[in-house]
Amino acid sequence: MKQHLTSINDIAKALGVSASTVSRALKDHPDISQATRERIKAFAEKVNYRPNALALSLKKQVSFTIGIVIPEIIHHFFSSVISGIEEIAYGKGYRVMICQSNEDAKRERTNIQALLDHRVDGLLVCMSKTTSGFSHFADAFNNQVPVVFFDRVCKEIDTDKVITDDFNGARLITSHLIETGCRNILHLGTHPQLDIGQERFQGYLKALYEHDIPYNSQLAIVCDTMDAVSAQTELIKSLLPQIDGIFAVNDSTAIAAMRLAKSLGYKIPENIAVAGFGDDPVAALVDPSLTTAQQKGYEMGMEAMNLLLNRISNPETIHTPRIKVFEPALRKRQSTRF
Amino acid sequence: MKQHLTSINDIAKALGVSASTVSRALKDHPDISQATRERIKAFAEKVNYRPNALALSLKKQVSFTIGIVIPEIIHHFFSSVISGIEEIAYGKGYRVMICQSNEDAKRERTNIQALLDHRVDGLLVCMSKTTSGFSHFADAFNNQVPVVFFDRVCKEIDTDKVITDDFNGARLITSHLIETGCRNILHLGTHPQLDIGQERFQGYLKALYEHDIPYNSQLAIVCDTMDAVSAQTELIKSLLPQIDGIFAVNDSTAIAAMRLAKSLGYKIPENIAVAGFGDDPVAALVDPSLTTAQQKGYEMGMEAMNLLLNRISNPETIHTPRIKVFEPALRKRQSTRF
DNA sequence: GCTATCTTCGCAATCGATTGCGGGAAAATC
DNA sequence: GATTTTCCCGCAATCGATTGCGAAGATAGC
Repeated sequence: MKQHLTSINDIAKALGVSASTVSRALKDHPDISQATRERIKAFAEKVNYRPNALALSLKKQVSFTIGIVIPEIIHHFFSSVISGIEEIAYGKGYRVMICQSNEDAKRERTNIQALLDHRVDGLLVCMSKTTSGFSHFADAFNNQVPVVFFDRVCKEIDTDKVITDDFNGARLITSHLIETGCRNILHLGTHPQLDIGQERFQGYLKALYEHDIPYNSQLAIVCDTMDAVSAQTELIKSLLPQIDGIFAVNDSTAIAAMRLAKSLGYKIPENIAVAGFGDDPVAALVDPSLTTAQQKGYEMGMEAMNLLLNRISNPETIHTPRIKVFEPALRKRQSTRF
Repeated sequence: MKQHLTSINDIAKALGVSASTVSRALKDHPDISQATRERIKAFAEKVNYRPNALALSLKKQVSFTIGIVIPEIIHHFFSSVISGIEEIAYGKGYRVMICQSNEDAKRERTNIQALLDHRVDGLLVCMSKTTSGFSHFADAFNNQVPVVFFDRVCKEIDTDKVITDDFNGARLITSHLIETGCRNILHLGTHPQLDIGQERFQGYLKALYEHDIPYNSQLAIVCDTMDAVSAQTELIKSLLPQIDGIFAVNDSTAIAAMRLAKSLGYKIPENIAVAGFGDDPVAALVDPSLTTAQQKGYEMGMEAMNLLLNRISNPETIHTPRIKVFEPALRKRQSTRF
């Protein structure tokens, strides 16, 4: 920004009028005569004048920028949420600033602070796995900067949220496994403190209960990434002989587990049926293709942005928090039986 | 941004001093007595004062924001580039504004314009497939806003570029196919106007030439997405009997082609060896896993950001354009023979 | 006691754009 | 010809922060 893009003052000086006249002429204010108006407009066109968005934001106290905080952009789900957000934002003339927390609570805080420093008009947040406090969200909220959470939400803040019905999704998946013949289903889940993981685990339990299958706590282990599967290969190996199904908390974990089982000679889904969660594009491409629950990232992004826009446009209104729940659809594929 | 976060003037009024005193006190200017300095600092701390980044940018003519324009964030390669960019940017106190062109030249133009309006300090761009002119890049460049291209670069603009050695990557892949026994290699490529696709096609040709294999133009077709494979199923089917290898311009096309061949009873890699380009995470997960050329998105992002920072920090210097070429590494997997 | 020096702080301009208010000149009215 | 109205446009403040310059008040020096 070393440059000096032509400002309204430059035009004023060049044409021997005042800056206010230029400003008014450019927006067809009736106070300006047609002659000068056309003269100014022509000149502005010629020098390719563009208003300084920074100055406008400062003056108008509205930045038309919204901040997004996500764990990692690299994950398909998050990048599709961003696409959904951007699609709506773009149409309404908003820009987005995206920050990654990398699942680090401290970085999440500094990101939020930086976005507030930039005077974003609102925030869209998916919490990191390690976030415990929530004062940074409260800060924003108290400063009249609307916040909408998506996917991993903050219970303590009373605002709009866009989530997947993790409980029912997991119940759906697990029921499907059971109804296609599984009785001993291994659950690869997250650490208990992660709400989403808890919900999915509860859905798993619920499905077992509904089908009169006793819960075997040895069949629920913490293992929610490909690396975790590698790290716990021996444990999983030792469990494989006694199971006939696997429900993993996400697709990549499911795929890793499936590969492991396959490599040991188990037939998928004949010996062991496998299901994931999320419907990552990989799920359709692996062999056998993976049964999973479809999470609608793009739509969730659009919905979150719409909720945020609603709050931004009606700052005076007292908003009763809306919780938008997206029901995941079962995507039956070849990794489970029929 | 309806709120009024406490400004330097609020502090000044509350403490009965001038705004300039507050400003100086907060940055330990020697002109301010220790007493008032501490009083101001304590108060600022109490009300959680944070300088308005917008006002600072306007005053200092430096926004510490850089603009990124990419085709689609959803693609793994692009999101890893963004992660690389962000990693460097974050460390240097820069924020990023990300815009997607969705492969639309017009949207790319408006995105660039919007970023310039926001007075970004620099631009990192990967062109859309449909971009033909380049005046929008020239605009930025002429206004002293540094631009660095990555992956899909603009030849006409004389600036730094970060690219993959597509030619050699394709040659490497094709040679590998040939050296493991393939003689009739189908090439699934892009439209000829896309430089990257051209480079890869030329690499393919070069490898054939180096191994004394005549080029059969019937074996080079335009087909660079999964959908394109579906659309051209019949054509590809008709070619399969006469080929023993496939080199696709990207991994997802390779995977789609591989699935098609598999479904028709061809054994991979025994009957037909398959290779892609890019090393998308899926490549390692499909069955058989896909041989491909690794494109280092994260590193390319870091490099692009570093080049841009160099230009931003030395605006007066006359920079001789640097072209940073990343050599893709061959990732041998199960879809090709040994 | 008077001048010189230093400490400490405020005024005002600036970045770019907006906007209420007021004022000068031309046109209209009596 | 004097007054009122209308038309055009500029002044100045504002948004938040910075900074050169100048100016009080305190202290020091003689």
